[in-house]
Amino acid sequence: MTTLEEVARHAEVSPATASRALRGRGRVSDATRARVQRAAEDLGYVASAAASGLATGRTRSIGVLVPLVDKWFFAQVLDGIATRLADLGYDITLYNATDDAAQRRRLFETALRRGRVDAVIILSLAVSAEEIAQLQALDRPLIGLGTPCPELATLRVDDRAVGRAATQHLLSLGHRRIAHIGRVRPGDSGVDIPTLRHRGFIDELTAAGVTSAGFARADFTIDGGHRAARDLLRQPQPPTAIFAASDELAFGAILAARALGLDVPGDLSIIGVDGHELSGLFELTTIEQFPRAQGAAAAAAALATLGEDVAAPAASLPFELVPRASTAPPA
Amino acid sequence: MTTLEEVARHAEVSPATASRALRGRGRVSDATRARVQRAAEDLGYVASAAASGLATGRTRSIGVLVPLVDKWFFAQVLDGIATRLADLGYDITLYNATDDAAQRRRLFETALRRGRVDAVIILSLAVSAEEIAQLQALDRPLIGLGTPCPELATLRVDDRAVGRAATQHLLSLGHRRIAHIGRVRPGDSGVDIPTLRHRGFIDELTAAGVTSAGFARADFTIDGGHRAARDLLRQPQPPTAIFAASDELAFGAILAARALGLDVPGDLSIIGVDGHELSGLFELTTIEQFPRAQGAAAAAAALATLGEDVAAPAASLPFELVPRASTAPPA
DNA sequence: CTGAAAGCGCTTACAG
DNA sequence: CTGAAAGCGCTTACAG
Repeated sequence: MTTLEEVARHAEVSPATASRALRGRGRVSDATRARVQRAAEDLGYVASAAASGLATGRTRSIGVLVPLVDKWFFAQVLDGIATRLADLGYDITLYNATDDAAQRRRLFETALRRGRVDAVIILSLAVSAEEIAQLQALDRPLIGLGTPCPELATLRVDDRAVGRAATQHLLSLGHRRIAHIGRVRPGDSGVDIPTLRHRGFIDELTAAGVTSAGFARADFTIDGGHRAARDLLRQPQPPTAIFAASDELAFGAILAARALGLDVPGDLSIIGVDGHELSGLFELTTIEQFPRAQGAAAAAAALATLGEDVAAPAASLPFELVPRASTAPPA
Repeated sequence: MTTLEEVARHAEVSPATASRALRGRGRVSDATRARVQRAAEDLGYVASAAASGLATGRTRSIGVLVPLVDKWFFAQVLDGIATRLADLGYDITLYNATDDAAQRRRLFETALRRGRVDAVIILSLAVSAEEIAQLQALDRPLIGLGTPCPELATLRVDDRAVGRAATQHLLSLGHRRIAHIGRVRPGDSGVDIPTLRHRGFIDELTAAGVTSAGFARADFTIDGGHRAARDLLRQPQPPTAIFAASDELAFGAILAARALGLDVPGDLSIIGVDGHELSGLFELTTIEQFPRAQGAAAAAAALATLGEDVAAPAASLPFELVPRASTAPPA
């Protein structure tokens, strides 16, 4: 790898001047700047990350803490982050937060503390109080994306409004027996996403003077949705519509309905949340939340905090109802 | 952040000795080693990546070059890589290879050359000749995973054998009118995955003395599979079985069959390749290829090349036929 | 076994 | 506008 010193020699200046010319800081005459740039290009010079990191204290890398299980969603988000960062010449260091306690401890106690990143983006991850403290001890900007952590500056969708919008959609189609599949965290202060979606559901039913046709708790997987829907549909007075708190739950609900011989949407309307890549395939009405844009927003927030010339995004992220064939008026 | 100097002061030794004690290199008395380790722990010391990188020339980070579009597959692979690397205290730097020409050039000409990584894993990516040259110029170990590049040491599944196994499965059920959905790269030297799967298909039909019931070229998406299957099924003598070169193609084929009023597997058997996370949901018979294990293998290969005490994996990766309800004897 | 010193490749006040 | 020098925080021959 070429060093700055070689570039300087070729351009017949000191390394100091070469550095200034390349970074565009401090006064350098146009002529020398051009000479240095030419030399750098000819030699294919790129400054060593370690050396300039050590000298400046800046790494030009952003850490992204992800639970790699959330496949489709996080791939989208990551793509959005990567694209936004690449524009400004930042790299991504990926930290995989698993459930394995030992691996996780090493992550928070060691990996993150090597000083490899200028800021950390935390993706939709439940982080313990101790882990939050460890993150804060890094003394670097932290950006949450959909994390249920009041301590973190978090970009989020208004999930209570999402719950309202989904429920409103079913009500406006004429449904009066509406059930919900999701999760509730008791005593939550208004940061847990499933809880907020459930509250929106209740809000809207209450406003419409309609009683809930049931709530089934489920793991946020297709299988979880399947089980929950089956339970709801086997009740004496089954719902005519289900609001599932995620698309995967909704996929499971669709399959459960089919397995019971029910037609969707003839016998049962189903709405999900996410805009999962397969929602089109399932003809699922859903609430799209633009994960790629979310990633770009998180990246922009991180960059803005680092003083880069980037507009900080709004803290509230957009969503949009996408009507498809899985919802219709009740029979 | 605590520095080595502070640790040394606390342990009442020189920074040199502190470094040796912590890294376990060179002679250090047990007593001092213990004192230093104690001090490091008390102070929460972790060596600065930039400083030790600059001093040793090693970053303890592995670059992973991914096409972030391949969602489910690459998430699995990445998880496998991350887990294997975390064991040895290596980090991941993620490089997103998009189709955007400018972004891509910046990636190969600048980002990768900052010297941030000790080795690069290239995931199932078609890389141009010039890009290969740029990778090689990095003078770092390169590990391909399923890349169609003869120039790269690449871990791969024997995809011709995969094609044979899939076809054999259909033949052994009694099918004689078997079609293939996939892609063929003319003149390929035996590295392009779809081409190899197609060759395996031909191999096995030839061995059985059976004529192909058709080949449909398709983009490797659900929609591509849908179109291709529709074309095949509208022929005067439609196939009774389809071997799709990927699970997503197979999902599309299943949907196309259903849309034409055909029963799977009653009227049409379908087999895919991948072990996609949704293959169970579709009851799809497929050839599982264990992407998480592939990631772990790629990581191990990289670490072994870097001299870490890790067994280098076999160059040929395993696969396994998973029979499900989408294949059955012809009616 | 331990320490002083040099060096990794940059950057940036400080002089001039 | 330009250069010499110091420093970023480690590591590692080299002496002792």
